[in-house]
Amino acid sequence: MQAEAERNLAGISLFEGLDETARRRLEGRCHWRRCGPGEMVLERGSESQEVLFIVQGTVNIVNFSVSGREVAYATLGAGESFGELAAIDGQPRSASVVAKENTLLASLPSTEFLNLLQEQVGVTFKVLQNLTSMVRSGDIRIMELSTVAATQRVYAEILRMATPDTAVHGLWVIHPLPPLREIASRVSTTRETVARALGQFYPTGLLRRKGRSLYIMDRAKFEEKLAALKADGGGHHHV
Amino acid sequence: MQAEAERNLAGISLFEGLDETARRRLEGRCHWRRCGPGEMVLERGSESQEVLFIVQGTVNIVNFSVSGREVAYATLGAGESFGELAAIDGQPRSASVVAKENTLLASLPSTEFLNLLQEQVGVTFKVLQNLTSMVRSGDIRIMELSTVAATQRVYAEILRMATPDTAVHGLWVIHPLPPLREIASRVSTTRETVARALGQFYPTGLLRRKGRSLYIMDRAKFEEKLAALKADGGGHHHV
DNA sequence: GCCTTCCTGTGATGGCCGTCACTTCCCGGT
DNA sequence: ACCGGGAAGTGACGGCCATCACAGGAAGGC
Repeated sequence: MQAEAERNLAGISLFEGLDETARRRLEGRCHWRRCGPGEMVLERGSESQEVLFIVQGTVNIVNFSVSGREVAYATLGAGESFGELAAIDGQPRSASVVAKENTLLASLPSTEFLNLLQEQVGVTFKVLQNLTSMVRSGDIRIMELSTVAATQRVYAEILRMATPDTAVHGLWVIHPLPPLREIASRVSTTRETVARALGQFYPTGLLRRKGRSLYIMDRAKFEEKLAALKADGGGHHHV
Repeated sequence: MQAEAERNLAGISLFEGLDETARRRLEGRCHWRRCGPGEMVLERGSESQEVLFIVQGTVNIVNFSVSGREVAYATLGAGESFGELAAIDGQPRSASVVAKENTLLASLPSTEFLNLLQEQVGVTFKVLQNLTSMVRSGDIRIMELSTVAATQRVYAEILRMATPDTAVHGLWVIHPLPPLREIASRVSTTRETVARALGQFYPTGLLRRKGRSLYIMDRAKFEEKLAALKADGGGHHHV
């Protein structure tokens, strides 16, 4: 049995506006579930409709093609929720969810979730905002897939993943750097293409790898170089 | 000046559950606007936040890449709404909207829209469902772009556009068939690729074109053939 | 320590399809 | 009927990148 202290929804951002008693009540309605790394939490196409909350840990929202290729939609961490789609429209799950680490989940039956929406406008509004941001990021991704070449998508993702170093100006870091296969699945390409894209930059010194860290030595120069590359590659001359 | 009779929101699906008086009140808060074919209703990146309702006509939700390539997200007709994203999160418009035909629009300021959401749970729930279905179709599109080759995407789109003939079993029709460029922009490829994809099927007699109509003579056989094609193309042997 | 397993880098190959370039077709206007 | 503009079909060409293959590296278990 888990320690009772862990089983609370205080950290879930959807419930930020709720008072103590309402939250306690919800905690009572949840089922609790622990998942190990690599374990599948939810499977695309299944008929369940609960909404899930990540109390602790991280999960990946993904999908697999018939040929086994993996497409990643998002990575969610503690405090975030998923599974609202099925609860709202009653359709089968649109994607699969896989735990990345040891993860503690709370799951709320869809009926309870829908009741909550009726009673708590604040929660409803948060849900609206979450859905909105999903639509927006999906649209951006579609745009990228439609108009940006694979190699460039890799660079774009690298920039999205990086966080600025607190000390050195212009230095950005990705840590820990996930396996290249994971980056590949986020921008819909292959591990090899990601490796080649990064490899192309190591000689310039603008990109440097040390263990599980990737350093962008000077973000401004890096982006500059990217623009130059794009200009070369984009121009299609016919002799 | 427009005939007053046209200026009503009775046909807007978002407002189906509203009583007469509430609807009338909204009609008073709306601005009305008429757009001709090809006219831009909303531009990506602009800061406006009204929500728009299509009283009459059709619009395309699209985006343009720097190189001028057009990516279509959806086509909306009378009774449907758009522009909720900006109203909900206050961010700039995520896409542009272009009128396809002569179109009559009602636009409601975001503050009025947000008030409405507070007061009318029914409307809120409809919005939730709309957003949900946007997320779902976006996810499907991402999956298709990531794992399905351009030619196959064309066939998939053809099947989605077709409606069954009432008389002949197995006969499906697309009418009116839009310009191939438009189909291309929906599946993120080029006019030429669409033409070639269709052209490949004309000799077999399974696909037939007459003026602005495209006939799928036998949908079952057509899908069968598709599966066969896919199997051939997908297998990559290295001898 | 050693062995297993996963991750990484890189070469070779070939197919898909985006781009250009033209011709032909269709349709609406006058 | 004529003309003009957009749409459709089709050939040629070549770049990008997915796929296969294999070698070296890092990490963890016992």
